[in-house]
Amino acid sequence: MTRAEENYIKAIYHLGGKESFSISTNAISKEMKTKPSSVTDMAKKLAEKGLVNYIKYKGVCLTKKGIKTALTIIRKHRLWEVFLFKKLDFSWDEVHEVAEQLEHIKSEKLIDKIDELLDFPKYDPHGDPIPSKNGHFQERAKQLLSELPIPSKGICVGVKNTSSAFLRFLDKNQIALGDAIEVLEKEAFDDSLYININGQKLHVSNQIATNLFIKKE
Amino acid sequence: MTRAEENYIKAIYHLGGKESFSISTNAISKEMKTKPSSVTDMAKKLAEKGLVNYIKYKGVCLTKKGIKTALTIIRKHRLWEVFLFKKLDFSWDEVHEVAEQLEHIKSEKLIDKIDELLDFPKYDPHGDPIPSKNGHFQERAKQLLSELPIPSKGICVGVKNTSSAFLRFLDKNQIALGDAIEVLEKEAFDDSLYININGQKLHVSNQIATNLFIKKE
DNA sequence: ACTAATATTTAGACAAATCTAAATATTAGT
DNA sequence: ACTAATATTTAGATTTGTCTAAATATTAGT
Repeated sequence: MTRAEENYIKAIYHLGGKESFSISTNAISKEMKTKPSSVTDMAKKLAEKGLVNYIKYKGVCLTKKGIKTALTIIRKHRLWEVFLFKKLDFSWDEVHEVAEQLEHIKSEKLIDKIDELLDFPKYDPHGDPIPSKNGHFQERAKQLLSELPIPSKGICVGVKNTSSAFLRFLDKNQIALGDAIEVLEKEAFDDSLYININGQKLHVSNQIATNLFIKKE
Repeated sequence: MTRAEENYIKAIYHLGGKESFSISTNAISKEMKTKPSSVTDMAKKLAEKGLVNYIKYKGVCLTKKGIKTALTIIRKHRLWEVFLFKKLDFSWDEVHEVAEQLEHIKSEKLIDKIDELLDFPKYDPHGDPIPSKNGHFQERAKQLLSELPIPSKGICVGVKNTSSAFLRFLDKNQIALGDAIEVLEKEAFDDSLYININGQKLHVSNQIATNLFIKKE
């Protein structure tokens, strides 16, 4: 598989194109930052290889083989992220860009050894689950901070938004995955929240609260 | 720089194309396993980018900028080899292939952190020197086993031939870099050598002896 | 159900990196 | 110094992944 093919497969997966749900040419072109006509070409190519089902004007979805391929790439991406974060002291807003390159390295042994070196992590630095060698993973039970009942307690387990700006905001406020969090009160006017995190009181906007995943206690 | 460009630069460097010595189109095509006409095209392209000097029918040599580029790639290649060997238990005949891919990853921070993780190694698993961040390295004083006086003593410090067949032969006979070696006698008929390595007596062919680098004591 | 807006595909082009075959230059042997 | 052998370059083609512009299909609003 070429790098371009792998990137398309990943994009289709992230857009929800597992099973029979169809993803539009337009949606893929937006995700991939290419033109719709380029997507059409690639759709034909991937269909010929048995990685997607493609019906003219109806979009594409991944085949079983395509899903397996996507999970292999995602597994590599997330394991490399953990490696960069845990072993090389990259911050969680720096790992994605480099992992985008590393995920295309072709060596099964390499990624399995990295997995072992990291002691078989289940989640990446953003809280996303890492598929196992044979493509299994389970999404953690989690809710957005904004959707928690008031009052309630939980643990930070993930971020929805992985932009540098957001991740650095969390760093600055010493909010990290694994931290215990307590929702105290909601401000009716703007849906901002008064929370308690690591014993520290904070007032966070709704925009923050809709991008932080919490596992309820 | 594209991957193809990087590979050509590396090939020219390995063929000795530093400074004003010119490397022929043919030699490069052999090294790169491409046709001479492809090399001509690339030579023009690299010349335009200021990485090589190219004179029609006279071959190419690297410019200062080209040498710096080559050393950066070689640094990455060799550091990744050490990483695979030391941290992931790859054997020394497996590291090259994967490092060929990893050397093209674009992230200065990544390679500097790998360097640090490995505690700034000076040599790769085959005994070749690793250029520093600013392109400095020193070749170790070494001789081929076949060229040592008889008798003499030394330390294994490198291999000339890095083929799997040769490296596995060394593994099988428990010969590793760092081992003390003693040359006892040369067989006049076929230039094979009687040696003592790790207290173990061995009889090695001239073909072996011309591919093992020794640092004389 | 018809038309307008939107989405998708087709057709033809381009850049990168390669190739083959033909043309041209260099080199080596006498 | 001439010719034969070898090396190199040029010209034109191919593949991959992209693009633009035009053609066509689908969808949504009335």
